[in-house]
Amino acid sequence: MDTMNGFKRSCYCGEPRLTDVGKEISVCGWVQRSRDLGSLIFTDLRDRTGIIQLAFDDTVSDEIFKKAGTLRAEFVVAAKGILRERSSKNFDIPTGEVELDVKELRILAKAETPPFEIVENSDVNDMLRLKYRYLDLRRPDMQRTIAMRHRVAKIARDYFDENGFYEIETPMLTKSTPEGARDYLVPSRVRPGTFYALPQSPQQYKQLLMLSGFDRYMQIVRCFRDEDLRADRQPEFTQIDLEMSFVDIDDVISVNEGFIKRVFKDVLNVDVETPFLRMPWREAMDRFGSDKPDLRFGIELKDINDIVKDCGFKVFSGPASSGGSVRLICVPGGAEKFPRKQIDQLVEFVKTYGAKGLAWTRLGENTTSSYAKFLTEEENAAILERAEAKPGDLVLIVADGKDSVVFASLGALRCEIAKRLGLTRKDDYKFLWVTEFPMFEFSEEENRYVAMHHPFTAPMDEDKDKLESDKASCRAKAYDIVLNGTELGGGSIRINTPEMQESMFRALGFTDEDANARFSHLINAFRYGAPPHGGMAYGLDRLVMLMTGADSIRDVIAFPKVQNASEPMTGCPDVVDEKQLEELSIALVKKEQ
RNA sequence: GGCCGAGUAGUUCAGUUGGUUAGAACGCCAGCCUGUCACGCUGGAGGUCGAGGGUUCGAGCCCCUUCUCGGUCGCCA
Repeated sequence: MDTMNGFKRSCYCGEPRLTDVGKEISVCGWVQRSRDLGSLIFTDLRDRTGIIQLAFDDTVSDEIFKKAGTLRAEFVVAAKGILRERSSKNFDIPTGEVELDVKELRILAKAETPPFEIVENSDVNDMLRLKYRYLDLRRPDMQRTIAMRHRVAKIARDYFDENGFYEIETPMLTKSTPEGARDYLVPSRVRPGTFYALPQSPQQYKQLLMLSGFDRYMQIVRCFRDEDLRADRQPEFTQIDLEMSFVDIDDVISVNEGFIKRVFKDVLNVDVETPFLRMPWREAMDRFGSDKPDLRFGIELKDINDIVKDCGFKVFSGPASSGGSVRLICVPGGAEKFPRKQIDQLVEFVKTYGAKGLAWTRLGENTTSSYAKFLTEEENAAILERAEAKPGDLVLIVADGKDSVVFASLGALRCEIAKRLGLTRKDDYKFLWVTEFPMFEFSEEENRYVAMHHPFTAPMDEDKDKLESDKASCRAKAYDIVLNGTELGGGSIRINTPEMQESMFRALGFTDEDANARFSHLINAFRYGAPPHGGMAYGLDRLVMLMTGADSIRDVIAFPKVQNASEPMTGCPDVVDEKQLEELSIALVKKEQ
């Protein structure tokens, strides 16, 4: 095996061009493929920039030619030679007009045949890819994605630096807090029986940094939540986190619109129009059934409670007259595109969101309907008018005793239909700020109001007296940035007085003892002069996912976890030695079957 | 925890109503080949059909159990 001894790389494989012909060039990389034509061998050498063709013909020494014949896929090779013009060119790759006439060849490492080919757009099973992630990451598309992720992070640092933000690190070993997601816990050896929590976000630390006078903070920071995984959710993920002092909502929004504009321009060369549309939460729910609406298409929800509340069809009149709701969406041209069989699929689809069924009307020469026969002519006409339905359209109705079920099912249904109709182009970027979130939502499980955002979010100025008296209608100075139906990030203006913060904890049903035990550091700090402040956090992984068009968040994370939160490559989480547990004063409890 | 889907060669897949020795492509190995670039040609190796059990004269295929992965609902301040 050869070594680097004295060998200096002069350029990357993807760089040489026709204008470099005649120069002596040294490259290093992995063998992509070797084509042995007998007394002529071509070897494609790959690094992170691309591929260059090494040529071995009758002008090279017997020794080099023989060595070239032993090259196999993924061997690590260094080659020096003179760049020359190809006699037959390949215009499919940037270096396709040139090749390296090799004068020196070093085999730096051999490689076993990899379990899958290192090629672009591989359709290999995810589990296998992740088990051999270091090979998977060699693929050009993965290399591009990870490079783009670096670019996004770099631009975030540059942009916020230019706008006066300091990057400041906050602890990874921190305190478990109630509310919110399940924490990852880390046992303390020094204080047996106590635990750190890995941060779900640096929320409290960044607020304290504002109180300390740093004025503007940002951090690209790992966060942890011990909840089940999804295609866009990992247990450890990265936030672009920021906080600003002496600001209100508009200030935070405008600096962030500047960031999005910059990152899309610099990375994708896409011009994003600012300011973005803003929409109160209530409107987003009413029109789209979602607090993260996809605005690439219409198909908005319409409320028909008033039409059906006294009708003879109990499926509609029941929910409409007892606190639930009946709403519809109208799919233009949907009557033809959704035959009966597909509608049956849509019925099953909404059932996964808790809907009991899906009523429908297909308008056309032979109008068919699943519910029209139970209603009067006037009621049917009123529904179609509300839907603004035309011949050829498909009207879909969900009725339920719970508003949340109607919103969830129709909100998801409009997205599913848009997907099936091809209305969701990945390079069509529709940004939106959702504002005026409710402060609280009622938790059935805990039978109390919980913070919708987090307990440090300030109420809207006009609602601040409702904090304890009228929780249901109290709105927050919170805002989410939404792109194409995905929540890219969110933030709020924070509470900055001890009185307001204590009031908030009371509103959440904390006793003073609870609040003090958990948050005394924050409440105490607020006694010493906290500036008005607010901020934002983006999911970096989701941002990169949308910018690269990846279907899974795993594709934009170098070493992701799979659905059961394990990592196939290292096999973690794993059991540990009895001795390690002893040191931590931890005993395992055997679960009963 | 619930629901849906998937698991056959190294990889991606096909496999008819349950019926002979389970196939293809790519990859791999060997030989030939002077302009290839998805090189070509010839030959070859390679299988616990995820696992266990059952039905049957006979199971990749049917039934039960189970494991793994993916998607999703719940969950995710």
